[in-house]
Amino acid sequence: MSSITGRRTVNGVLAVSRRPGQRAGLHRAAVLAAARQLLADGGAAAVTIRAVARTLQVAPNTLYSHVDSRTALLDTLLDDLLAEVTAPPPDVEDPVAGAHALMGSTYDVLTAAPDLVPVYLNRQGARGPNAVRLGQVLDALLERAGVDPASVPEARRVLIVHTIGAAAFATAPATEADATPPLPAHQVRGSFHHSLHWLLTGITHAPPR
Amino acid sequence: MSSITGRRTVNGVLAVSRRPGQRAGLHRAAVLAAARQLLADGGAAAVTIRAVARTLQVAPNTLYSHVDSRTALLDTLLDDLLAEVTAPPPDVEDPVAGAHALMGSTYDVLTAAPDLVPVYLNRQGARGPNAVRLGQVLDALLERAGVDPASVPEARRVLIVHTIGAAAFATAPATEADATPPLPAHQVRGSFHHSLHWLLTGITHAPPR
DNA sequence: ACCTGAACACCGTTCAAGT
DNA sequence: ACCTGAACACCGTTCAAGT
Repeated sequence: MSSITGRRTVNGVLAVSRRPGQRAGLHRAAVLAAARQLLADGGAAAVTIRAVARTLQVAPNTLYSHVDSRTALLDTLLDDLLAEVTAPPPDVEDPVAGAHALMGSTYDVLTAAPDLVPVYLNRQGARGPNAVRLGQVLDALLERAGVDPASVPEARRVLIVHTIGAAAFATAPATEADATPPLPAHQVRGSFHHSLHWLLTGITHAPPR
Repeated sequence: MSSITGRRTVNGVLAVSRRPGQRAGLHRAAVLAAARQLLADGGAAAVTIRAVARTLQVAPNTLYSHVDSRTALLDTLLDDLLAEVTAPPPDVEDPVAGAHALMGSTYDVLTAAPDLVPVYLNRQGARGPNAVRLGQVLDALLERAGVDPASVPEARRVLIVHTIGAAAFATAPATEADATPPLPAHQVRGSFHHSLHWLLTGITHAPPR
């Protein structure tokens, strides 16, 4: 109860039983793990500095020894997610199919945490190493598919916008009508793949001048 | 200074010089106008209940006499924006061109307040009368364009996802690389129109079974 | 370097009470 | 019906100080 690592309850609030100078033995990895748990349990809104600190039995401001800001923490969480995207091997036979698979995997991964995506959209394109890596893979595939190198950034952008937009929408009901019932998730995923095909067809067959 | 409608400064904080029971003569329209101003000046994050109240020289909780919640207020703001979308006449000659114009106008309108879009994406598809109206117009155009009625909801969804996603991305720099410089706004808008064309081509020429 | 206490400047929302 | 005062339960972040 009053051991160095124990808890103390003051006014019904969980308090820290450490005095200034005593270490909690926290690492950045532990902070990220706690944040990921909160994300899984309560969505992006639940990932607050104070909630993470509460989970770790630590004063809120200690987190700033391991993380720059709440925004940076959410950035890290998102880029961590992107690490799970499976990219095709660079020498895959069909580069168009490869690009399709890459965006499909991205959709599936982002869909696992759909409310992280709007948070990501909210900021101005700060991105982590995994996002950069995936972008480079996509660029290479598009070039191999015959897209004019000058048009690659635009094509990349179109595909990413669509994939992220679709993922952000994935959990929303129907898109606007009261009349039509919400589509089931597998059908939403299906229409994403349709539209992805249409975009890739347009990009490779009717490239922008 | 101490008139009924005047201001009083207490500890450097603007206070209200009205006592409980005295009316401020507030209407819902005035609340919305103040909120719109804050949105224009400081983005969606600046539209807080307390900031709107401050603008109107009113206690924060009086806003709840005119608005259900902050979320509902933001919903209203977004749907108001959509009122400015120009829809083609229902009997427009070319329904595909009509649908293209409709989504193009939506993109332009949403782009004027891009940081409202993520807020909108964050919630689960609550939508106002203007969104419903535009959805119905789009449905009619798609059906006239020869899309199988059973596929209309999916087609509508694809177009809306892409348009909203593109608008949300419109102010972000380049999409992930450090290498490529950010595209200028007119070019971003151009690639949106390209991709819109590709999607409409796919929807009308290669409809999903 | 890591951590706490205290503080600053905020939030949305509810509830009772006043006219 | 409209509005205030007070309160509740939060936020992110900074700063000084302790080891």
